[in-house]
Amino acid sequence: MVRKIAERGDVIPALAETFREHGFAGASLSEITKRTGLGKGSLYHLFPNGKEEMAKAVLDDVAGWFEANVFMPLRESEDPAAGIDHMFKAVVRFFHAGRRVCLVGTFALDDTRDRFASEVQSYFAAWTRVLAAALKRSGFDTRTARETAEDVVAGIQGALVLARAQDDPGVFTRAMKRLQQRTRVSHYD
Amino acid sequence: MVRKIAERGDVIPALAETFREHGFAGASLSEITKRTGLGKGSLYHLFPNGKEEMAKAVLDDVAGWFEANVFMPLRESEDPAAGIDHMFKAVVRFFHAGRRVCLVGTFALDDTRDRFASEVQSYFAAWTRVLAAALKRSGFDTRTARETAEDVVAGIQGALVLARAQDDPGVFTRAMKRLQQRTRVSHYD
DNA sequence: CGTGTTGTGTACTAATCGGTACAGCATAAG
DNA sequence: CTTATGCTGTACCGATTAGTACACAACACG
Repeated sequence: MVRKIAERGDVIPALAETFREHGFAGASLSEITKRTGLGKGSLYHLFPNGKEEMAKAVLDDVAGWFEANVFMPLRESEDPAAGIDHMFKAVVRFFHAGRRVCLVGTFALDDTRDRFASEVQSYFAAWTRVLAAALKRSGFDTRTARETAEDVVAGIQGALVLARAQDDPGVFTRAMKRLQQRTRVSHYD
Repeated sequence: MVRKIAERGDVIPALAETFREHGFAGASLSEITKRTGLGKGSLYHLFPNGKEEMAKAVLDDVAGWFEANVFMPLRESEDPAAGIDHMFKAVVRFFHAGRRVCLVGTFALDDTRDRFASEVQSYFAAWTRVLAAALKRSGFDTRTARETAEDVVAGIQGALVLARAQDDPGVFTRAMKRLQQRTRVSHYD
């Protein structure tokens, strides 16, 4: 292992975008070669198990990004409210202010979910769990924290669906503002 | 035109379920023949333009169902709050309490949207518009009504994503209860 | 009881699918 | 320079894709 022209990490962004736009089934190898600029030889060298392994690598990458940029700040920020605000900023950035779709969400909706059940499951489970904990630390009671966390994560996913359906990213950014508002403890509780 | 063994309307439910589970690209003709029990000959007799026409027919059917069971009650119910409650009941029924996915939502997320852009667009546009009007009639100011309508429709879509991702329909039914609560005018406004 | 019309299954096409095999090239080590 | 290793493009594979063509079957009508 001496020379490394293409690393897995180099192609994962292109892979992710391809899966996002076409879904798992719709992302054909010819489309993937076009988007990555790599021939089948290179692709199967980097991912011996083909599309399945490519998708797993992308899901891993997404999970890693959220761990570092969303979950960790939520867990470790001294001021939980600051961690939550950080989450919203990161999410807006990640989804390109509503112009990008959630890969895990697209996998979840059709039969692709069954192929990557544990990855899809744990992505949302981790997100709601960590967010609920932060909300609780910021003053919500356990039940409200859990409910709000579920509402926020679902709201984000739904806003992405709506924004893309309407072809209007503004739908997403507006929804994010309102969801963020709901994560602040009310003065009248 | 004398004999009618199979009508379009007879096969649309099976078609809809196939598209829901596999998406547009993933719903192969062999899968469709299996689910509908009809051979290719019959399918192309009923839908001369193939898959595209099948999907259009299904989208039409969904739009019709929502018009009759959701939009019309929202518009014409004397008590707007009753119309809204009726909507939530109808939606829970339509999505099988979270065990069924939104066909339009799945189309919206990948490149299938471009094929059916106007149908996808108008489905959500009509829903939010009619719901916002009902909310306004029930006492919300214009701005809050529009925002709440967007939140509710997005919340429903997101809850469907989450419920399927977690393989837990309860996520959906719980979210629906909370969304319904938010459509009641607060006593403290 | 023929005779049309109307559905329907099946055989077929060309294209594309995911995946494999392999020849050849570029580079690092000796 | 020679050799070995590892990366990459390309030709190929069987399977499957959407769609077409057509022969046959089922019933309505005369």
